[in-house]
Amino acid sequence: MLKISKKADYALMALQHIAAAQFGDVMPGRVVNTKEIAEEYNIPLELLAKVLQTLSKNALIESHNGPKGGYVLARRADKITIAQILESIEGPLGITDCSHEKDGEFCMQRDNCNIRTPLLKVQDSIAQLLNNMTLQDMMGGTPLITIQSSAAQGVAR
Amino acid sequence: MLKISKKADYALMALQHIAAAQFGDVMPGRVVNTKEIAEEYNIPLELLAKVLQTLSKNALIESHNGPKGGYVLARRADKITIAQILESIEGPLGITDCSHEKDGEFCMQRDNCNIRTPLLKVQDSIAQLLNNMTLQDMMGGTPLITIQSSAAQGVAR
DNA sequence: TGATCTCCGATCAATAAGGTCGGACTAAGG
DNA sequence: CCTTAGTCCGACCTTATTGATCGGAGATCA
Repeated sequence: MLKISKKADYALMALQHIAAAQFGDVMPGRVVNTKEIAEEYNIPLELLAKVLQTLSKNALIESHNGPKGGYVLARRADKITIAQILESIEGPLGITDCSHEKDGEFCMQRDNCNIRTPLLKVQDSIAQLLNNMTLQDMMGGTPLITIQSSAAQGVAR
Repeated sequence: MLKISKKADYALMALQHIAAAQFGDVMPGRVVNTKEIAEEYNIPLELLAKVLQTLSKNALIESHNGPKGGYVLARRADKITIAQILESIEGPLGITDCSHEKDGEFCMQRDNCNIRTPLLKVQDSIAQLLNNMTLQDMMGGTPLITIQSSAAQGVAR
């Protein structure tokens, strides 16, 4: 449970790879194409392409068309958060269905719902965690930020 | 994304309700049946029954059969964590597919996977959060368990 | 201009979630 | 002791979401 989709997985791998190629030591500024990434990580080519399209549409990467084309990060790796990546692929993150209710739509349990408030607290904690972690943090070596266990402020004792 | 299933939602609502009935002020020790919960929160009766069966099988609640039967918490509300509830319904929680790989099975990307380690860190953080939050913490508003009043604290133990 | 590569839309298949049915068991009440 | 009402329990079906695929159009460089 609480699994993130395969597409999101692929997005993270691809972005990590693009970032490594772009800012790495060997060939900085390199442009990588879909095929290279798909072969490197055994990802279905067409599916990965679709994922990269979405990332491009959401301005996380830039696409260069034609031969010698490929993808490049749209901005620095430490300016791209994990939350932004996941939301680009899977839409706004929400623990429950009632997390982002528009006016007029609400779940059947809304009236007497007894768990809405505490669950929103949990959701905020997770969102905070993902917003504070960037693509840069996923590049090996750099220590990761850790969430404090008292994350459920107001709910937990 | 990162949504928990409706069944897990129902489980949380039901447990909160059972706990409230059991330790509440009005009728402490009350046994509640499936029908009561289903009507209170507009949950499909048969589906809720299935959820409660699972919880019972995982020793979070106890079932009493026959007329005047129903469900009771298997232990105190502050001894039941949110993680335990969710895992009972949806199995072991894991952000990615490779979170709980047994020997012999592994994802195609395993060899060159560049995001496995950081994702496991994220998963640990979420798991820690859910393990530190109990059913008791979800009883919002009026405190339902008033075992340790401020007066008793000074005298006894 | 030709060849190559990427982008884009529509489409199909697999999996998991959501929901439903009938039977088995238990305990109360006559 | 036997009936009967009420409850739990397991297997089944339906629908929605995700994962994966195909074919073509547009753009760039040699």
